[in-house]
Amino acid sequence: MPSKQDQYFSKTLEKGLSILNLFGRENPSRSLTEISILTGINKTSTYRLVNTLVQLGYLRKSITDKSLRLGPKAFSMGHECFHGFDIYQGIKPIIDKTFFEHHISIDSALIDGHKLISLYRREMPNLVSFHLPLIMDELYARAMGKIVLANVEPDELEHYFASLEPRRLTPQTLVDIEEILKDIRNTRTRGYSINDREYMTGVISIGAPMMNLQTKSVVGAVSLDFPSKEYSLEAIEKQYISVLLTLATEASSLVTTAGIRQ
Amino acid sequence: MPSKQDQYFSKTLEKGLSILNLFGRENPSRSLTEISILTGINKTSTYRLVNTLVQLGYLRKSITDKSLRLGPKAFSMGHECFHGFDIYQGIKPIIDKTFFEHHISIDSALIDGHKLISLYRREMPNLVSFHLPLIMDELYARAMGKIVLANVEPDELEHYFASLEPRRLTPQTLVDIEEILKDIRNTRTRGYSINDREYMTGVISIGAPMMNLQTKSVVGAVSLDFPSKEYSLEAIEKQYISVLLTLATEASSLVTTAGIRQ
DNA sequence: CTAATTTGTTACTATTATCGTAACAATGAT
DNA sequence: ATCATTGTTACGATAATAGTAACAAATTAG
Repeated sequence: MPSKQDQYFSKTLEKGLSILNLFGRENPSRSLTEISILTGINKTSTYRLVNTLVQLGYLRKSITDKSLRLGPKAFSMGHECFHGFDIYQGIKPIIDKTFFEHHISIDSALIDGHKLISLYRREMPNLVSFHLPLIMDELYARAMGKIVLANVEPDELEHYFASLEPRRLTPQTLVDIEEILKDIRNTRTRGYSINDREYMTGVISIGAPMMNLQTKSVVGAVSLDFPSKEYSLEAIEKQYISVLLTLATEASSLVTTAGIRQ
Repeated sequence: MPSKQDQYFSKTLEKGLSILNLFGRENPSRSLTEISILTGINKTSTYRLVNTLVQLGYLRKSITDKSLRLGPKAFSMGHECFHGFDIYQGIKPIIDKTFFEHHISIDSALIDGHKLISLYRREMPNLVSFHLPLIMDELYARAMGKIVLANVEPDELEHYFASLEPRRLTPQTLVDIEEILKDIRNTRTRGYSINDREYMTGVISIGAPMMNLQTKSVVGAVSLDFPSKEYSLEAIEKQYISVLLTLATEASSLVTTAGIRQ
């Protein structure tokens, strides 16, 4: 008895995509049973879906050990999906402009569930070049994450903290939930977020929200990142808050017209 | 193409992916009926699949005109699929090394059906920076395409020419099938391909195959590209053939160990 | 402003694609 | 050689999808 909601949702497609999502830079190769276990899909169905992906060229199978890897089709589709994402194309010039005007490191991200998806980033050579993962969990430890949390609905926030186990990423990382919540409240009244070496040693960041101005909801964030050796937090707040907020305004109007919403 | 009654092939997944593939840099936005027509999937099924993709975040729907665009999930998956492709990661250092050693423009591509998927490319500033599409049809007009055609099985070659309508891309482009075939035969005996301004005005290229050394089959190609103003074909052949062939050998051993096969 | 036309969404059922158990084959480990 | 693991195939039961058709919501034309 397919319920009304299920009627127009394809479980097969969901499963197939969840398989494709198991592959990436960190996990270039996987076995069939591994896929079956990770996705929770029964072995035969996994076999069917994997076989489909192989036939279509999204995956390829080693003849020797039958291990699976991404195929050429996944590569070209990946390229199209990445470069065809209009928000990415739209935010690039905005960030580039600010980057060349002020010579500071800039980052941007979109919310996806309880995660941040890194959108576009420019880095100054003075910053410890950190190879950020594209998808980030630690909202509580980043400027972009904090300003997002400060702007979501109260029940959404509660839901986030319900399943949170903060990890100490640096000596400065806040790991006590109460402390984090206090910081979030301060962030809300302040209007922008501050991350003082809590995510990476030697990096201070300030963050502002990307808002859908129509629905009045957060959809992402932008941040400015500084090496703590060269900049004090006071100096940053004095000099760069207006830059940050201008950037956030521009980004917000972009996502609003693009119709990105939570 | 999947065999007729293949029990271990998921048509639903195939359809869902074919929908996702309609989106890209050239086509950022599409309507439901457009998708239904282009994929040949009936409207209700299209609706179900699109709805699934929207719910999963791969697509997003404009509230105003219901038009569809790529969503954040497609963006992040795209990034992972692109950077998680081991051949891409593997060929990068090989090409970079040759690039920095010889200061020439280099391109690489994989075969996918009757198309070439651009893998990785480095360009010298002296070359008219041409923004190549990732997927290329015109095998007959490119150095990489010619060397591929020169190495495929005869029936495969015939199959390619059966449905070919050559387009004149430059004044030098070969559009007569007989002439193209003659060029292919010459290419085969020569061992490398030559493209004398047939794809872009002002660009001369030489190409060599990426072979799976175990299965003895072509899986792609590499090419060196030169501005015709600065280089004569004779000079290129005298000076760069060995560079090209060395590069092709390295690339071939990469795809062989990776197990890429036709 | 209303009618006509297109586009998107929902209801409903027949069909068949998928699920999942289980047996089998192939590979690897002991 | 035996056992354990992983991948592949068979097949019936069942739930998921296809597809017609009606309906709603936009768009466009008159």
